[in-house]
Amino acid sequence: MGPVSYAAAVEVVLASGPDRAVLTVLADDAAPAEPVDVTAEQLPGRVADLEARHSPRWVWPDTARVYPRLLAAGVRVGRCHDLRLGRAILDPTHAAQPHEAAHDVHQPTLLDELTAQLDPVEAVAEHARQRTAVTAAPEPGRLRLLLAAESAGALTAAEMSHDGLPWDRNEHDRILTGLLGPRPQPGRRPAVLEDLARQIRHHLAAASLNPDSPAELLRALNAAGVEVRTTRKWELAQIEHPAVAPLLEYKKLARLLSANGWAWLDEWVRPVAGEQGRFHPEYVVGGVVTGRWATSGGGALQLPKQVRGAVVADPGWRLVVADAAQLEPRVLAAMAGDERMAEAARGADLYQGLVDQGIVDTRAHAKVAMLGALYGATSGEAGRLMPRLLRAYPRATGVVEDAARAGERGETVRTWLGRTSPEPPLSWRDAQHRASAEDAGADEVRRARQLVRDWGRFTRNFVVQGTAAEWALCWMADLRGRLRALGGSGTWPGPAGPAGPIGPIGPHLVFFLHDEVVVHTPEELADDVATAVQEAAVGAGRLLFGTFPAEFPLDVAVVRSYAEVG
DNA sequence: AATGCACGCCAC
DNA sequence: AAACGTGGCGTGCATT
Repeated sequence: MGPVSYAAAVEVVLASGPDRAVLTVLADDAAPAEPVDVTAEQLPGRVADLEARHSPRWVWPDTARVYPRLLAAGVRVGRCHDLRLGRAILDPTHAAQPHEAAHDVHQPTLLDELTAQLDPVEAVAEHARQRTAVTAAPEPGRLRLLLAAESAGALTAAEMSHDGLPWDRNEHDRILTGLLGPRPQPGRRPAVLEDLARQIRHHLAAASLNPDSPAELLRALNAAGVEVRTTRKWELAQIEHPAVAPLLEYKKLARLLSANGWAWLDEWVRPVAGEQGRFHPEYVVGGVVTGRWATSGGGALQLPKQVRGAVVADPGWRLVVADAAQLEPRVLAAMAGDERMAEAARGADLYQGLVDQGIVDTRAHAKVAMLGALYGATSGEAGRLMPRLLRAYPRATGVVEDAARAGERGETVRTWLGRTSPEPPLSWRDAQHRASAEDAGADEVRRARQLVRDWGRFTRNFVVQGTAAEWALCWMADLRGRLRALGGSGTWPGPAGPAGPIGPIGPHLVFFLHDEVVVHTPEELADDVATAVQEAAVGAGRLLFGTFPAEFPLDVAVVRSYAEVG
């Protein structure tokens, strides 16, 4: 078989045959070309060749299964359409779960993993079905953008997982040792924790107390006359007792040790060279109902501020850290077309803007009120302040109030680009049904009302959190393109290379968390990267909201260590 | 010994 | 100060 050559190729469907990968080239205004079989060994080279000559959109069943293999072979692509993610958005109730094929009875072969076991004819047909579904949708343009952004996210996620977050293992050890004392033998408490435990036992007169056991701790506290119902830190913090201070300190440090201690470092940070390592979380694109990413492995969704000092750029490199300021309220103003709230958001600090418009008296109140509106607060300070927003910004708050009412009725809601919220579970409908029966008990009625309010808060937040996730996807996709233009698509020699860190030779994304990105870049390009991050944010705002005057300011920092931020 | 759940805390 | 959305995950403890 000679090299594939199609002047007008725009899309290549990658699927699996009986013992081969199958490439089907779809050219503009032409029937699908004859499928081309390639072996697993040939595939990366063939993909690289087509990518270099045609920059096609790769259409494949599951980026999370296909792309890591290509990345391992040193091959990167510009764009793709992920059929699994596309199906999940277009048909949420019938979407396949990720990695479904992994549960097949037979052992997956390398080719299975490369192509996720979707027959080429079926893959082409599914692709056509998805295109048709988009065209028939009420807002095809928005949906097309969402699918493109989701797939770009899938590429970015795989690349970030592959490249890893730069991690200084010695610095992490210094942080731990400074707070906990030297690394103890396995199964032993570090010295500082042991000392705190001794103090706690002394003050509670409980000689054998294990402070790690909530049940024992609660009993010991009550026996010592401390009237708490739980051992949560906020409840303990209100108590005046000599045991409280060491106990709170113990909880903080015990958490650090168990979540991001030496065991975590051993398990999750892969050594690269010298002190340098890489943390390789797995991002799960679309893993959250709202469209946010989830992660699995190493707790990447919750890297505590305490250990961020261990995130350190390689020598001669920098981290460009950027986060979108008050993203969700800004997204709400834009999707609602609320000019007055957008005006309050004109400056760098939206919350101060609310104060300046006379809605609330302090920035802290503005934040509490706004988050209360987004989350559906009903009590406390947030519940008291939120009505002011209803009066001041009826359009913006109307969007979340309407979403809440729809959820309370058991209806689905949609994000700006068209991601649909899930249906309430059957148990929810059952509860409503039972509560409306004539012989319904008071408990049943109360419980059903509770469930109604809960689901309303979910759909309320869904529209904003989901649209913010869409903005972030577009931001990242735009940024990825700009970084590639700055030289981020080449890689070091690879695993077989003689020395030096393995990874992209130019600026590349290394971390993403809802409204924040980190780029690892050669020092001399850091300013260009900072500019690219800003331009990408402007681009994302335009993509989603066109000419509506919404601003999405960023906090951007060029640093050696993640701890220098915030 | 393996599994599932509740708790509690971290992140945005 | 606590209740007000989305998650991951380690630990203790009960169940199987």
